[in-house]
Amino acid sequence: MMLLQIKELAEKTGLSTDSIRFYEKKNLIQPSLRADNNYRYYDERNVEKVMFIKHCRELDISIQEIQTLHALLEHPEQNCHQVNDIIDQHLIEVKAKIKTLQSFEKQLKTLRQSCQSESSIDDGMCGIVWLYSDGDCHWYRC
Amino acid sequence: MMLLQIKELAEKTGLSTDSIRFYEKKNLIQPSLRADNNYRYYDERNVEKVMFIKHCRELDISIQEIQTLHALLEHPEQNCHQVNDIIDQHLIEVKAKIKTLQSFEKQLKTLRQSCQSESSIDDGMCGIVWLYSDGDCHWYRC
DNA sequence: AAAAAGCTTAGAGTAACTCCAAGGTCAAGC
DNA sequence: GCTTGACCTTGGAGTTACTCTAAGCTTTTT
Repeated sequence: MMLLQIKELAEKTGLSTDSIRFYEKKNLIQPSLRADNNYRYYDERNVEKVMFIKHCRELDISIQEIQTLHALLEHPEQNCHQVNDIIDQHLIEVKAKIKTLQSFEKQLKTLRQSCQSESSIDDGMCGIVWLYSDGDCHWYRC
Repeated sequence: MMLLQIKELAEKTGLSTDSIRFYEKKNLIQPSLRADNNYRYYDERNVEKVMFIKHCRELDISIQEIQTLHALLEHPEQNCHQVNDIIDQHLIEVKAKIKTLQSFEKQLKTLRQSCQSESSIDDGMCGIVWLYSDGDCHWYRC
């Protein structure tokens, strides 16, 4: 079985070596071997585990949640309830974030429209002042 | 003119006193008066400035960007170009974030569906394993 | 006068890394 | 055999935008 050094694992998974060491510090992964030279060596299962972590992080699942997931996965006799709870909770958060961002987008677009390049900040046409309060046009006096 | 103490300003703007002091440390606001007792006192313009910062932050505009905006607003003779650049850049980022989150949402929903409460983690029905690779079903062996 | 509420500062803690320094190890080339 | 360069190790500091705590003033209320 081929063992990988940390840089190879990093290249294979698309993470940085720093991230991998960081995840180790957080007890998410352990290299399958620590050689006499103190180098970390990783096997196929390590690759999968790192990919698992990477996917979770890409889904914005926190390290703590991943720790919980790992703990759950170590008790496979349990049903998926708790796993679902984590995912459900996460879905709620993601949905809320999307809503907030869509609102941001709308506001920024309004702001952008009212701030035309042709106008200057002090001629009363610059929309940046709009930020002062929600809706009311409150001009920023420079 | 009524001057506010920091807690009153915090209540009026919906921020914490810590945040206000933090923004001061970042040179975004200065109280209009520092009394002999070393207390901070704020006037109406301070309230507006804090609301400005708050709105920017709600739009996820970073403190550094706000500093830039402030610098621009102090040179009102310039046109809105640079202000627009900041907003445009921000719009791009927000749009990208929305896309990412929508993808998260979709993936989490898939995950959620495949992980039914009735199944248990080790019966091969739990979708958490799905996280291992994009698309391929790679089961997590506990 | 004493207690409660508010103010001050500096410094530590948070998440999830990233970057750096100082030093050890290893493979290749001369 | 030795040097060079690429890799590895650790610990610790830096990042963002705060939040929290401690220790000690000041002011207000009882």
